[in-house]
Formats: sequence, structure tokens, C-alpha cells
Amino acid sequence: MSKQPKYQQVADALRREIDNGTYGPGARLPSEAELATRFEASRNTVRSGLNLLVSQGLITSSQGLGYEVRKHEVFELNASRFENLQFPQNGDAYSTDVTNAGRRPHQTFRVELATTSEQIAQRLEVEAGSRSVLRFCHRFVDDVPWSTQATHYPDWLLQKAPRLAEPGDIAEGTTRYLAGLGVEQVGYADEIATRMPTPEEARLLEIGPGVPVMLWTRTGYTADRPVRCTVTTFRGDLNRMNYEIGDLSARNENEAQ
Amino acid sequence: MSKQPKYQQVADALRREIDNGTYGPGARLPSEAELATRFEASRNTVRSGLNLLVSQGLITSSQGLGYEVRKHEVFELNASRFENLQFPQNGDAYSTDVTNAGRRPHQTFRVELATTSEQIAQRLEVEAGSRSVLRFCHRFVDDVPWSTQATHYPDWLLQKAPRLAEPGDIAEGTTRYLAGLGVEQVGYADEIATRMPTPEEARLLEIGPGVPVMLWTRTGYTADRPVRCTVTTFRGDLNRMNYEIGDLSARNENEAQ
DNA sequence: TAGTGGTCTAGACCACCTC
DNA sequence: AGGTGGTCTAGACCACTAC
Repeated sequence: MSKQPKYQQVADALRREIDNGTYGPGARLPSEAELATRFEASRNTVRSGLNLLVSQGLITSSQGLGYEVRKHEVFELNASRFENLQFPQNGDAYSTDVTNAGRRPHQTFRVELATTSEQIAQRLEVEAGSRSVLRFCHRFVDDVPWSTQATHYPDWLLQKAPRLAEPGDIAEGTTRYLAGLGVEQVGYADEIATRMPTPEEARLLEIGPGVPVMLWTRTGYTADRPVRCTVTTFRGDLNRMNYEIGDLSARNENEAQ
Repeated sequence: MSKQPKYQQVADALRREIDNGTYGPGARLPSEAELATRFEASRNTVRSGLNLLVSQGLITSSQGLGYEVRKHEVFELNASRFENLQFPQNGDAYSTDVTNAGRRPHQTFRVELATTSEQIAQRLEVEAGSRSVLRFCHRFVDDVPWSTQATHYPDWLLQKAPRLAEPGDIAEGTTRYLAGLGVEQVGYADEIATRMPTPEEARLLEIGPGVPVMLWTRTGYTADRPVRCTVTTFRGDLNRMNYEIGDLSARNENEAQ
């Protein structure tokens, strides 16, 4: 056991007290000055310790108010049912899910023509730098920023489905619109990754320090080829992704948190 | 445009230079003293800016060496094929996957009797606080800590499958062992979440600041009931989870990064 | 107005790495 | 030995929130 630096001791002690319930979710921590006295350290040292807990997502700070223990409220997404053509939904799946959870959905759209990035081109099996349509969506739940979603469609699809490039929402949903034109998605390849947000992502999703994002990339395939690639960026502290595989008829309904 | 604090300006400037390739992956940044001169700031202010980038996972620091731009190398896991009884593997799926990727796997096991936590009990549909078997596994790839995996089995399963409680590996794999006893898993419920690691997790996985963990919870069901719950904790910077849904016969082989 | 956190400085000393 | 980051202090001033 080597001696820990003082700011680590501060962080560890506070973490213990948060874990054991001395400070529950939403509780205010003592002020920096009080902690400095308690730990016999300078204000800056105490700040280092608090900063550690902030960047680990355990507490938040607000100027003029103090430090608070973070509360966690999680929204669950079912990726297996989402956009499933076997269980068709009216409008888009997101609004349906959110409304069913008793929350109020809200979203803003943007459509643009873009050059395809390396990453997207690979998944759409087109050339990097070629033209593609980007439909971008910024989603809120009860006015809290929740996720951003960017769907890329390859150039060749535009001949068949010109409405993809038009601004504004497609009422029946793009998947259904495409299916009506004979472009039916029969398979999805999903990828899930996590990392700390870029400043841009932190701004759009109003993410504070210490909160990672979850990246969900879904590539939709027809029987012949990939037709779209959707990258959804979620606040990691507010979302959980669910998948169902095989026969789950034995599952009952009391597993939600 | 409000005036940014100086340490933010430092962080932003360095981030721009990393993004545009002035400092590529693995490159050394100038020393704190040099940056202090360049930005006309004190060493502490520069440190605040650098600290921000560290906690955002963009750079790392080592005493005596300096700051380095983080490199990213990602290992892909296919959760749809993993442990699939239709595509049986010899031994466990993890070793097979890693070996196929040209890497050297290594793992340590631990088995213990535990009282079931609320979270696990809910998923196994047993009472919280009841007894369960915990099989814990710490996995490495090329001697780098990769993931920890904790599988919980309910008490009632022990009568049928006593070897679950015995220490040491089960050569043919636990899923196959159970199937041989008539306990066949026909469905999985997967949940994926992300957050910053606890100090304990950071220690086991040797995670530095600014790297989140990915939590993969898989509950396995027979035709009648859940029989196991596996919680895997991954380093978020080294792993990506993949799922395949529906018909992907159109997918070709050149999408790997 | 008083109390909170946010920014910034100047300087001291320590621990680690390389030569 | 010299350069690097790591820890810590004491103090100043600013910005925000509450009362």
C-alpha cells in the first residue's frame, strides 16, 4: 500500500460516502471551503478531488450552487423491435416508443447532400467521396436533448426514391416509403461503440463532463445490397440498448428496472 | 460568442491540431512549459486544458515522458454468433474469437457462492438475497486486460448441474455442459449500457482517465425460464459490439475496419 | 450581501524517465 | 543532471445564486 495523494484521498472518501448513502442521489455535497477544512487541504487540492469525481460521472457542479450527486434515469430502447417490418408502427418508431413511455417526444430534421465519408462508404459499399443524402435528426424527450441520428443513403437510391433528398419529414417513415418502392430492407447489421463525446456532441446533447456517448450504427440491407446507414448518438447516462435473440417466450414482464 | 476561459482555448487549439493531423496518433505534444509560453499562460492553466483533453479520452499523460495522442485499435465482437448453439465452437467462444484474430488469449477464473443482487435477481426471476453461483472471469488479449465477465446461475440449477459450483474451468463450455444435462438455452435477452468505470473496474481493466466501459448483460432462457445472467465489462476504447438481424446474405466481406 | 464555484497566477517540491 | 509531469499551497479576482 503506497501513500495516496491527498486529492485522491478526498475523492475516495467522498465516493465511499456517496456509495454508502451518506449523500444520496441529488444530495448536495459540503462546500469546497468546508471540505478543505475537513481534509486539512487547500481549496485547490479539494477541487482536484472533486474534479475527479465530476469527470467520472459521479457528481456535477454548478456555479453558485455547489456539487450534487448525479441521479440516473434510464430509457430503454429495443433494437430488435425498432423499425421491424414484422411489427409495423404508425409514423416513426422513436415517437411511438417515447409516447408509450409516457414522455413527450420532439424532433428537428435537416436534409443535406454530402460527400460520403470513408466510414459510411465502407458500410454502404460505395466509393468514399461519392455523393450521398444525409438525413439528420435531433431528438428530445420532455425537452431534454436525447440523441442525434444521421442516416446516409447512397446516390444510386435517389433515382428510385427522390423524396429522400427533399427537406422535411416523410410522414409514413423512410423505411416504409422505401418498402413501398420495392426497396425492402430484410436484414440489419448493428454496431455499438462507446467513447467520450466530442465538444460538438457535448453541445448538441447538453452532456456534462464524465458522461460518455453510445454510438449505434445500423446498416440496412435489401436482398441485394446495403441501402442505408444510420448512426445514432445517445447520451450514455440516459439510454440502454436491448436486443432479443431466439425464443424468449419464457420471459415474463417484471424485468424492467 | 462569449469569451472562452484561457484553459478552454488551450484545449480547443490542441484538439484542432490533433484533428487536423498536426499531432497524429501516438505523437508527443509539446511540454507544459512550452505550451505555457505559447499561450502566455501559467503552467497550471495549461495543465487544466490538457487535463480536459485527458478526461475526454483524446490524449494520455505519463510522468517523466509527456503527453501523447491516444491511438485507437478496436476489437470486434459478434454478439449474434457468440455462444450460438447453431454454430458450435470447441471450448469457449472468446478464446476462439481472439485466436482467429491472430491474438493471444489468456484468462483467469474464479467461482464463488454469492447472495443474489437486486439487479441479477430480477433478471433470473429469483428472490433478491437468495443464493446463487458466480463464475467470474478476467480476460486478457496479448496480456492487455480486456474484459471481466461475471455469470450468475440460480440456486435451483445446482441440483441439476453441480459442476457449476466447482472451481476451475469447464472444458466443453458451461453452455454446452448445461445443454448436455437437458438445460438448453433457446433465447437471449441482451442489454448494453455505458458509463465511466468505477475505481475497481479501472484497476482490473487498467483503464486510464477518459475511457468509458461498455456493459453487456446477457440473460439466457430455456423454453421455461431464465437460467443464467452474464455481465461482461469491456474497455470502451478497445471493443465494438456487433449484431446481425434478419437476412444479411447480401453482405460482402470488405466491411471490417 | 454573502456564499458558492470558476479562473488564474507564481512558486515550491516531488517522482519519474532519459542520458 | 536535466527535463518531464504530479502534487500542493496561498491568494486574488470573477460569475453565479440565493436571500
